[in-house]
Amino acid sequence: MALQFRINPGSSQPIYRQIVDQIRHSIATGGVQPGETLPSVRALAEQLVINPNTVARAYAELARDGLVDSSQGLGVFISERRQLYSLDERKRRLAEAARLFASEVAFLDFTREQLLKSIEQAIDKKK
Amino acid sequence: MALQFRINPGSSQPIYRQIVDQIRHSIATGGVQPGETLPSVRALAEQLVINPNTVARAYAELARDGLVDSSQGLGVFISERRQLYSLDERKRRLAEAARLFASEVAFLDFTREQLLKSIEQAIDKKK
Amino acid sequence: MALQFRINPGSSQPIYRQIVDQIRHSIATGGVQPGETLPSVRALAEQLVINPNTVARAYAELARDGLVDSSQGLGVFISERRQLYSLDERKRRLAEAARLFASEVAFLDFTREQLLKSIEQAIDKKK
Amino acid sequence: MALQFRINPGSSQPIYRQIVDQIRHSIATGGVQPGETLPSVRALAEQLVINPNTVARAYAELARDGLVDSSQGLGVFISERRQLYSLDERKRRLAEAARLFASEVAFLDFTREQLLKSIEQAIDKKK
DNA sequence: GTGGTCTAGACCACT
DNA sequence: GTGGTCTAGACCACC
Repeated sequence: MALQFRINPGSSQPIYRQIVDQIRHSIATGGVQPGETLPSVRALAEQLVINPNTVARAYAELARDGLVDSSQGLGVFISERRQLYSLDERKRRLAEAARLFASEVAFLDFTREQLLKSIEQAIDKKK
Repeated sequence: MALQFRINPGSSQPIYRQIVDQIRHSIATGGVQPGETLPSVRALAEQLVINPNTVARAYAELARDGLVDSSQGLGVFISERRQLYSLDERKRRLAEAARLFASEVAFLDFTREQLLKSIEQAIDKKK
Repeated sequence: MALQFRINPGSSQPIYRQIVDQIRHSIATGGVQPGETLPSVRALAEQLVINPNTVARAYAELARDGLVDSSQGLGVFISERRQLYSLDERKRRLAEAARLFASEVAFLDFTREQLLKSIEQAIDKKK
Repeated sequence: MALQFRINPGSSQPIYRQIVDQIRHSIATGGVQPGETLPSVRALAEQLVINPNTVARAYAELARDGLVDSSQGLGVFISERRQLYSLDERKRRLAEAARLFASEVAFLDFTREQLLKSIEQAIDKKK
């Protein structure tokens, strides 16, 4: 099951961000392969019952990052894989995200094990 | 290393949040102790070359979370530790922070083990 | 009587607090229900002839207490009831509110019974 | 024991306000009688280990409200009792204070009995 | 259109 | 001097 979208309108994360994340994740995990086409803007908008502009916005962000290519009349497809960030940059981003997490939860009085378990659950939910 | 601020105005994270984050970090690591005073609103604003209102906003945020107490004419102080939130609310916040982390790193192509290790390191730095 | 605002600019209570207070009151009395939207920041600011920032501040306060949820582009909504604070914190807040009341009325020369009766009436109005 | 001051520097209420309240209360309950003198500004400041300006400020407020009179070289003394507010005004203030209390605690999930008990305790503490 | 952030600058309350 | 509030007006992100 290549691309299944799950949108949570109540989330603090904007809808277009959720779409971007899910597509990025599918690309990263090989769920979709270079050359495959994405659903059309209008089709996906109808499927998710959201505004087409929101889908277009998500696709534009992916195109900006070089993850998809779009050509008039043909649709949007996954571009050849290229790693956008250097390993150092990726490590830096990971460390920053981890630091932010630790800082957010530092005052919630949970044990190290509880924190790690919550991370595992969050990772698994995205799979 | 008591309180060293580094602000990135171009970041997607608002400036006042960056300040909140760094002070929380200092409290968590014991860099500042209950009873100590923070730099005055105006002094920190001048130091960081930002508007005093932005600093005031950060301090207000910390006060609302019970991390600092402020009194007019005297300044802002690190307050005694106390748990403000219900267990449900703390669980909610933990899950939200974990979700955010997972979404931030989803496309960085790290393994589950690498992600967990980065979290462990970030937690340990606080201890 | 869904949401009627009355602002007293000369009051010792800041305007944003007056707004917070009146919305809390409406929520407590059931005047507004979860899911309902509040007036937009700009609309309410115009209606009350105050600065939009002041309204935004009031809404931010309510959001931090979990009473409303806001999402960009959509507006601000009354959220589902949930208990944010720990029992200790709630006790602390109750004691503080009672202390404030006692200090406000201490010099009004009412008997203990009269004071208690006024509280009873105020509580019952919320029910 | 006519006038015993108890100051809480950590309170959100300013020190000068605490002094004003305690003197007002003593006047209201007959703890001090018209004609009695208050401690001098400097004496009270020394006793409470606070800034003389703070005491002066409190006395100024009481004088403004007509509760004390001060004359150069003689000191500050309790003025002849006169009710500053009409009964209606006092009732209005009481109702307003009660309404504020009810609004503050509406979301803390306490029973009517718990609320009333907290008020009783707060009143008793002031006695 | 919506809310969120930031600046500049003012005024007030408090010590 | 300290923090707290408010205004005016700008720019951004999102739908």
